[in-house]
Amino acid sequence: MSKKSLVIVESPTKAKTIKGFLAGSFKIISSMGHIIDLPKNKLGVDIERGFIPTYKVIKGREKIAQKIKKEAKDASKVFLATDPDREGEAIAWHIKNLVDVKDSKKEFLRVVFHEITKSAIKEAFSHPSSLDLRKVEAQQARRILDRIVGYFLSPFLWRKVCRGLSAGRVQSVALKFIVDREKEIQEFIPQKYYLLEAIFEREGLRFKARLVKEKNKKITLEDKEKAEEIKDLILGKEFLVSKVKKTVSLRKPQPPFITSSLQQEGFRQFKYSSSKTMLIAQRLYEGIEVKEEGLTGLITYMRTDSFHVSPLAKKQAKTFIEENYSKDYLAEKEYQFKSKGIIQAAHEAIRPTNIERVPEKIEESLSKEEFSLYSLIWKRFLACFMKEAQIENTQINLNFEDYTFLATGNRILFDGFLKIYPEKVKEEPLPDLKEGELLKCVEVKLQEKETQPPPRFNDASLVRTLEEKGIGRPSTYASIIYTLARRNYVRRQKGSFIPTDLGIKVTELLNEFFPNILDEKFTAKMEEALDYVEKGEILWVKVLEGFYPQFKENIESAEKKVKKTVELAGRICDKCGKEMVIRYSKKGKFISCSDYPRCKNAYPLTTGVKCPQCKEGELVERRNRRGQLFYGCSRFPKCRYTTSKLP
DNA sequence: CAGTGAGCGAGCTTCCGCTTGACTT
Repeated sequence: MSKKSLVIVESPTKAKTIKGFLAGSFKIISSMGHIIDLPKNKLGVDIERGFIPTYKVIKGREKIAQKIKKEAKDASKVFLATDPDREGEAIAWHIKNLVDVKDSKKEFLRVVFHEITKSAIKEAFSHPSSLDLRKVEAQQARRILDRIVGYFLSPFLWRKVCRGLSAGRVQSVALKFIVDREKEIQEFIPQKYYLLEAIFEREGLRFKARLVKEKNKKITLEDKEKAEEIKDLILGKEFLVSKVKKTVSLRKPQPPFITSSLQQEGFRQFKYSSSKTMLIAQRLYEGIEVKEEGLTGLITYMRTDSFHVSPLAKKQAKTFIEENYSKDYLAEKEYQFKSKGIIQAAHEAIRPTNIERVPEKIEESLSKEEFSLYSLIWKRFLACFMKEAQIENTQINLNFEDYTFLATGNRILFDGFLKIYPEKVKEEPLPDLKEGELLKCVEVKLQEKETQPPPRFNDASLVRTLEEKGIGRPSTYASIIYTLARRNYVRRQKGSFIPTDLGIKVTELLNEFFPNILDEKFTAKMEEALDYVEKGEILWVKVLEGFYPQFKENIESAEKKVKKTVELAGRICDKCGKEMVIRYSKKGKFISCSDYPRCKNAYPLTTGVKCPQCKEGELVERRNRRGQLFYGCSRFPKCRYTTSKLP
């Protein structure tokens, strides 16, 4: 009786695909990610004895664990085909430990592939290797460090601020970005300046030039009187065309989508939140009922940080361009796209599984949102193999006395990839002028402007920043945002994140006592150390030994120095006569009697603005079911006045 | 776009990173 071979992968979709590629008797099971982890209800790390972890089957994963055990019993070979990254290696190792019952005959083989194509998988299975224990150890160090940081800092916050709060290597830094930005915005002092534009006409074409120089020196107009003076001076005067400069620039298409860029473009183009984009992408990946094709996976895996594309897909894209857009649109050679952050390259880039599946052809089978996102992915991918766009930039200098005005124009000479990918290029035509010509200024526009503070973070810019700094992973970007909102650290206003009082308080506290963890470089340094572990240059425990003593000291000193956060409310309790204080709850600040729990008197924190309707109560910050902020009268339900903006 | 909604602290909460579930109204 021939014994079967067992193959373990992470995702069920992958299992399905691989099945078609493997001949013979292979049983394929998907683990659905990690099945073993540290226990949830306690630290699970014996720090004193050298950071020894306690591993457990994750709650809710017992069935899968049992299934794997059972199937492995009857198998002589177990192929560990989890993802080719640190986490995948750890999953494989956990599974091996789970089924390894002193059965010396059972063979555990590690197979690694970076794309799910027939050739790649055949190749991987014909050259299996063994587990890379250094990778596993690097993952273990990462996991334990995150556990220690999270499970020490969170309880610290419970004791000092409010129960139920959380902190961690990733979320606390993300929150700090948002809090720091808010401070910058508050401290920003807008500067008034004036924009002076001269308008010219030539052969029916009107164009504008803005004042840039005075006596050949850069100038910004801050003085209104001077601006008016120049305005009056130049109107109707003859200007000299002193310089005409034309350059042609080539614009390259952007790399194919990875998780972070997909989330950014999803937000930019359709205003989808990170989680919404991921939800739609997941549906496209798992498969859609397509007419005449049945259940079809339309895109490759959507949680990835790699620009890698399988050779076959490349070839098909190139052929598609030649056949549908002519050879002129095909890039002469392949672009090399460089990754920005710390990458693990376990998967391909996000692309359509078959470029022949043109969005419009399958539109009927898709919802509106699925169609939008699929079209975007399809176009972005195809654009990667198309020629650069050629754009002619024109700069014209026009002089009158001491003043130099600059007109800029753009013209698309060849659209290239812009033919399909929606990237904005403003085309502004300028007339054909020659140096030495004279032109009359027919109109002058003077605009008062203000310098703008930096913008608040939104889904797109936060994910971009996290990725650039190597903080968080493709599978977690969306959940980081969700956590910050769920803890009431930030709220969303028209897509932008604003920190709450609670979020600011927590960040200030952590930043004072744990500056290294709140430092955006902390993760980068950790990753560097993990690299050394993977190369075998240091032991995994050293990473933790290098971190923990200082951390422990910080915790102890913070514990002593920080009292439970209370501020005086500046008012006396009308029930017991003691001082009232401002406390934090998960919902935000409120006024409480300092003698709690003996006196339970409490009031909402008012804004100090009288209710315009009843003139007795004051307005109070409230939130509706969706968590959006509004103001209501403190005498509710007697007075039902509400408003979304403070009068 | 209009309209939104309480009683907060204590009840044992929390990390990051993999991956998809489905106790029915």
